[in-house]
Amino acid sequence: MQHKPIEILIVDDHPMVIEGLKALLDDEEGILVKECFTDGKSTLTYLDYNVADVILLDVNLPDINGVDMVQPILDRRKDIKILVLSTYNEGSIITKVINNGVKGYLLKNVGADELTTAIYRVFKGGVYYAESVQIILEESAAQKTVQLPKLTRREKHVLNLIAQGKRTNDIAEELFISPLTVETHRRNLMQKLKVSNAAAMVRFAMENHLI
Amino acid sequence: MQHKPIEILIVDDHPMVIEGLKALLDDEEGILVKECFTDGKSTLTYLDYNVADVILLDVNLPDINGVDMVQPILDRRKDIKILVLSTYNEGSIITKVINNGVKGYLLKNVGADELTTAIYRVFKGGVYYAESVQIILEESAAQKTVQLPKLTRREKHVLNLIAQGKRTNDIAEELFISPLTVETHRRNLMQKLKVSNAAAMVRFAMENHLI
DNA sequence: TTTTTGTTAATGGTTTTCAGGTATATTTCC
DNA sequence: GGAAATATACCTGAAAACCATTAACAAAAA
Repeated sequence: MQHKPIEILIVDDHPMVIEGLKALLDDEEGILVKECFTDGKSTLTYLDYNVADVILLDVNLPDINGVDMVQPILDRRKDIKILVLSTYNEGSIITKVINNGVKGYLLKNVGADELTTAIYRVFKGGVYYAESVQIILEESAAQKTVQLPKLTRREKHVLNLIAQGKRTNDIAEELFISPLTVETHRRNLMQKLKVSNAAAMVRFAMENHLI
Repeated sequence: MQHKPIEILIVDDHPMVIEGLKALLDDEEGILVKECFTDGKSTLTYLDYNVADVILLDVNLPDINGVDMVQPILDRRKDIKILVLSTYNEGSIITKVINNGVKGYLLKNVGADELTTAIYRVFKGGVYYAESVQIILEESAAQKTVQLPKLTRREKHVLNLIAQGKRTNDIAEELFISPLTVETHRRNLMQKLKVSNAAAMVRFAMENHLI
């Protein structure tokens, strides 16, 4: 059976880039370039009255910064998938953008294959990051890790058990130590991680891949 | 300056595969194939007395299943990076293995470039998954999401605030509702997520990308 | 060898969470 | 319009978590 093509919007201040992207997508039967824009404002206005499946969004726009476009777009059409296109590999932008609902990040030297793959994937609910972007994400994650407070083996163990929802007494039994000792570990953990309860501790630990 | 080469072990029941991998890595100055094994037991024995940086581990071993090798390996040498090599794209194995400390997953049709890239990356503390593996991970993540208990907007909001370490009273103030109402939401959340305290709730929520 | 760190444990108190109910507006959907 | 889901609010008592402070002892590091 024949599916409706994926409708995409292209937003980029360079018409040349737009034409290039359109050319790359020309042969793809399943993808339709519905509309193109060269600035942020007209894109948002368009989305007030129209829908689309995927947006290819450049970060360097004349009026609005691409990063600041993400939320307004999602406010208008929350199901739209945003694929950010950038010339550079800027770690700061990448991390900022990804925590904000963007489904993928591509560099402009992308080929037809990668581009279509990315579009299909985000359309189906997945994500797609260019390989070089993945590396940056890992590095920034690694950077975070080094400046993290050092936990002892015992503390990590207790932290894990807490994150599993176990109570002080259960943990004490499991480790053959006094509940009071477990309390001490718990308290030291909270102090080291600068939080004031177990819930925040678990969150922090998971965000920083401590568990 | 000249770095010490990355020392790797190869574990695979087919000598042919081992030779193939060795050939692929032959030209890489920075990588040294230190030792090869065709079964699990001898690998573990070796690791009782020796170290290495990276292990290329096949999942189909004659004696021990590759999946069950992960923990014993990490118990002996916790800093060793495990790269799983598999012939197939088995989603069940992939998800099992990755939550267990494995740093990467490659298919056996891997080329020299991808192989060396993967080794360097995991050695430096990163991760590397073959592209096809990424897709599987996303799909299984998507599957999980659908069968998740449905939370109302308000419940999600409260859940987020709890995960930020806020107390019932703080949340009540922030949302301009009674603390008792917050308690109710908290209770409903715990019931829906089938957990018995806030720590476990935060963990569950984060694991399932609810927050 | 002295100092620091990790693990253990205690006292004694305050605050918060948890679990059992009950109940009533307000949306949302059929 | 009416039923179901959602958001709101309350009560009570037990359990658990949280706070501050102190300290013994062993192992590791300086």
